[in-house]
Formats: sequence, C-alpha cells, structure tokens
Amino acid sequence: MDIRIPRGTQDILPGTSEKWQYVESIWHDICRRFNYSEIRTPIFEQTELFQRGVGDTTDIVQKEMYTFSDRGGRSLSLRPEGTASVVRSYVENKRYGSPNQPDKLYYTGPMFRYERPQSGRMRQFVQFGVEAIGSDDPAIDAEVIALAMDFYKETGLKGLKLVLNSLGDKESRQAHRDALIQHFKPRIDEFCEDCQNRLEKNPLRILDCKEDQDHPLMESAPSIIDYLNEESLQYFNTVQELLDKMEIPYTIDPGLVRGIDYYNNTAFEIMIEGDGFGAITTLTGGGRYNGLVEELGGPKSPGIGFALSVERLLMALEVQGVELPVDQGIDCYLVTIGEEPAKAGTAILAEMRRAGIQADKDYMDKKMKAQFKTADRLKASFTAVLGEEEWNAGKINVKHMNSGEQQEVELNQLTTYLKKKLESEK
RNA sequence: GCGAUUGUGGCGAAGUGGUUAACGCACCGGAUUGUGGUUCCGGCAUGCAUGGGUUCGAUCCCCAUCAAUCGCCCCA
Repeated sequence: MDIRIPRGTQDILPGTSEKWQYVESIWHDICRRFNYSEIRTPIFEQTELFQRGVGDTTDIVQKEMYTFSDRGGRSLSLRPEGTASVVRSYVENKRYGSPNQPDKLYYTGPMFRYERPQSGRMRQFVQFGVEAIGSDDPAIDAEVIALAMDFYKETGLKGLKLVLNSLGDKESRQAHRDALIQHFKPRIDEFCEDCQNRLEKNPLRILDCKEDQDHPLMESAPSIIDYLNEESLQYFNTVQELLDKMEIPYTIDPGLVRGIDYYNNTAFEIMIEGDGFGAITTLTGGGRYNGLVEELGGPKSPGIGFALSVERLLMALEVQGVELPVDQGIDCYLVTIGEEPAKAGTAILAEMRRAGIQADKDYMDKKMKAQFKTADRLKASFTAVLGEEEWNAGKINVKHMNSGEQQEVELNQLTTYLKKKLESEK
C-alpha cells in the first residue's frame, strides 16, 4: 500500500515551519496592538451554517464544501471560511450583550475547499482573519484595513495594492443589478458562454471577464458607484477619507466583487503586483456584512472583517526574496569522546538547557570529527568538547566556532561561561 | 468540473527497447587512532510515479490511474 498526502494539502516541514511561526508571531502581535482578541472555533460546523451564512448559491457552498454526515446523521461541513463560524459564535455566546462593542476578534486556522489545486490554492489552507462586530462606524472599516496593511508591511512584503469598492446596501445593489442585466441583455449573445451564464446569476462578474473585455458594452456598463444611494455613498466617502488620513493608498475598482453573499457596502482586496504569482494575485479579501448576524439568528448587528491566506503570503515573500529572520543556529553543540564522557554528556546537556541555552548532542554514535561536522551543520555558535582528559580534570573545552578560539572551563562553570559569551555575541 | 505540460536516488539532472541506469549536490567512511567548514580516495537507487498491456525482453512504446505545475472557473 502506498499512502500519500491527500491532494491539495501539504506538510509544513522544519525549515518552513519556522517561517510560519514567524509570521504567526507578527500576526498575534499586531492583533494585540489593535486590541483584537483571539477566538477559536471548531473546524467543522453544521452544514446549514455555511448555507445560510456564506450563501446557498455561491460556488463555495455549491461545489467546494467538504460535507459529510456523522454517525448521528447530522450533516456537517469542514469550514470553507472563518466569518460564518465567528458570527455563529458571537450569536450563540450572546457576545452582543457585552458592554465592549464592537466585539473585536481575530482567528487563525485551516480552511477547506474542494477545488482544483494550483500554486496558491490548496484544499486545506490557512487563513488569518479579523472580525469586528457590532459597529457600523466607517472608522472600524478603516481600522480593519489598516490592520491588514500594517501586518503585511511588518512581514517585509512590498508591492501591495489595496483595491476598494462599495457594494452599497441592499437597495443600491438591487438597483445596480437590474441596471446591469438591462444593459447587457439585448446583446448578450455577442458575449462568451461564461458571460451568458453570468447574466442572471451574477451580472457583476461580466465586468471582469477577460475574453470580452474589449466589447463596447463593457465601457458603458453601469457602475455600482452611480447606483449607491445617499447613505451608502456617504459611508463609502468617509471610509476613503479615513484611509487618506492614515496615508494608506488605495485604488477604487467598481468591478471588485466578492464571491460570498453576505457582503455589502465596503469591499476590499489586497493584491500583489509583479511576476511569479501566476493567476493568483489576491492576498486578502474582506468587507462589511451588516445582515449576517441577523441572518444567523442574532439581533441586528453590523460587522466587518477580512481573511488573508498565509500560503499566499509566504509565497509572495519567497518571490520577493524577503529573508525572514529564522535561520539561526543553535548555541552549543556538545562533543564527547569516550564512554564515560558520553554518559556524563546527558546531564551536562540537561543543565545547559535548563539554563536557557539551546543545545544538542550526538545520538548516532558518531566519531568526534563527524560530531564537529554536525555542529557545523547546525550552525552552533560554540562546541563544548568533553574527552577523558577533561572529564578526569573536571573541565570542559569550549570552542568558539567562528574564531576557532578554545578555552578550558571548569565543568561547573560551563553554563555561566556560555551565557556570558552568548550574551556578548549579540 | 474542463484543457495543457510533466513525473528517474534525499535534492538537481542525463540517458537507452536488451549484460553493471551517467553526473553534480547532500550524506556516510577513510587519508588525519582527540577538533569542523578546503582537498583527495571510496561508498551510497526496495531500479526509473502506480497498475495494466505490447514484446523473446521495457525506465524508455501503448492505455488507465494518481500526483505536481500552468490556464479556465472560482477564490484566500
């Protein structure tokens, strides 16, 4: 039998896992600074949550969910995204009753979508996300966007483009949709097959069709911006104003649509520019969802959030050659020669570790020379050599690997000596 | 779900219908019986994704499957 990793999943191995931990630490830290608290929800939920939350007609729900029934006959689904779960939890735990509104939450974790894998698109992928529920102040929209942009900046990623749009409220959306259908319908047979299908289903999508982008009707198509009612327009303008004040540049793209039903008003994406990303250029997607809490059985509570893909972030960092500070070697490698010293090594190692020194030794019965090679490979700052001579004298030989300098140290002084040396290295 | 390309050791990468599947890196051992990163020598494939088929004989030909990559769709 030949068991392999499931399609569209990946093992994150040593060498890469450090990068994950690094970006995770930045993420936790930035959320802390923005005063968002972590929420952890299950990776599977009742299927109905996503049908109602994400939208029954969306591709995500219709053809991309991992749905199964458990032994009790319940229909469950692996979460395809995070917002629905967070809102479910907000309602279920009556977070709306808390004096602290908006409820500012963030999460981290794997999401699952049954799609054809390609680079930057996995069946299991990890999202970092944020949700602020309970306020419809445009300032919270701006805050959430700023959080995302600052996060990327701190990872060292460049060439980002913030794309902004407003989908308006329900009324504006409906008016725009009708206008689009009216606009395209008379000449829809001049468009590609995809667009013909889009006409009734999601006419907005026709606007970013690549095949028909030169069609004269594209240019003259009604823009959502022109269909925003007074209130929606006002809201959109304020968000922009606040972004300007924070000096966060953005471009407005009236064609920006989100594939999830719950969005309204503010919608945004953060894209990456440059070569090497293939078809995948969106790093982050987010927006406002003022009807979702109600849809899931809570009181009317507006919300906004976004999710970003860690895989895509790491891929972008790789393409841009950003060096993450994760390539450090260990502090000390213990080399022993002979039986007695080898035995004594176990306790010496333990002592170093208890003192906070990152240390290791050989377990492959290697010769001294090979132990040094290992120390090299591990980029050890120091080696501590314990042979019969040192052992009998109660000493140990400490070697600084870069300079080659060696020093005999009393065995009981080893950790203090090393700590001092390591301190002065920094 | 559709289309295209690819699949040889830990990694990179040659190659052929027929006795022992190049080479490079990495790894292990030795030269140097207690000191590494250089050099030299030696070693290192459950056999060429998996399963069938054609053939006297296939890693190389055919089919299927699986996977990766790219494009479409969609999205993070």
